Amino acid sequence: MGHSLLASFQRDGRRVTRPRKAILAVLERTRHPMSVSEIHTSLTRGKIAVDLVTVYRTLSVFKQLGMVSRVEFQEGQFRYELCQGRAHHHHIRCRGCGHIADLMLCPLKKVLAMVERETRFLVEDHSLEFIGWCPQCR
Amino acid sequence: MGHSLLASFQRDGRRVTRPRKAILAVLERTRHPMSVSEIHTSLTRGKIAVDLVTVYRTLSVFKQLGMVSRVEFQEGQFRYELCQGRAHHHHIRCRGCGHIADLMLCPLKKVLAMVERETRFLVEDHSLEFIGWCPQCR
DNA sequence: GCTGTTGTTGCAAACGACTTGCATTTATCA
DNA sequence: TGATAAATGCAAGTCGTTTGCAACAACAGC
Repeated sequence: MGHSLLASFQRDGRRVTRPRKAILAVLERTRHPMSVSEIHTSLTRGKIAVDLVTVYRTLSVFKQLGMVSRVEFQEGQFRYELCQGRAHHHHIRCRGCGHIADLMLCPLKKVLAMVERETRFLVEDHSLEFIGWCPQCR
Repeated sequence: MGHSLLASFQRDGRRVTRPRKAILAVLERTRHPMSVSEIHTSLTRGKIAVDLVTVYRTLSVFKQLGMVSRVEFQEGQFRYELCQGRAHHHHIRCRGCGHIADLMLCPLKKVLAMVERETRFLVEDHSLEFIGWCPQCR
């Protein structure tokens, strides 16, 4: 596990702990953005006792270190996925079964400059999520 | 106030009440998406006593009737703005002061077909919000 | 390896956004 | 004007997330 991720930790004076290793492992073996409670449930099912609060705090640290990105699908909760070398991308989520698929495209590259020109904002981030019906549910 | 909006109400067997008129008025005189508590505070400051719960329920009705659209900026809460004839659009929000500006463009029209082709989802909705720094805060 | 420092954890409790249940009020219509 | 059914207010509950604090455990230095 860990590898370079583990390194980003200690570089920052942070400690490599059992909960952090376990949470990282869960994220590594999942290929869609997970909610905090999904991660916690996964740990529990794997007989790894980690407090829900620790999951929150760990994800917050991961996010600060740029290890995970936070996504939101108008669900009233956040989801997290590992960045680790993956290109910037977006998602689509099914209203029926909740399945989330990656979109390996970001159609916004050209738009950013236009947005900055139009609004005089400095664009730092953007969120783009699609919602629809997957092949099984449509 | 109201006009055609008022009509959408009664058409549906719904009633035009004091809280609903007041909430509609608040939305009409504001030009950015408001959170529920912002709306409630605005009512309270205007000496209009409306329960917070009623604001939630009213916005839910407005949304069902297609009168408002719901936006979210990775804040952990939703915001609402009147649709009333306004074209589909997106927003940009300042990390510093929280100011929200409209973007009168949607660069995704051409992308939707591509997304549907790639994922075989039926795309029903999308959310696209930018986050950055406004001219004053940058 | 032992030990001290200090970052991290677990637990309890708080918080904020949002929802639900229910008795009371009130818009609407005959 | 009165009946009725929708809407409101209030209290309480849910759910996601955060905070306070004492106990714990990495890990650096001995």
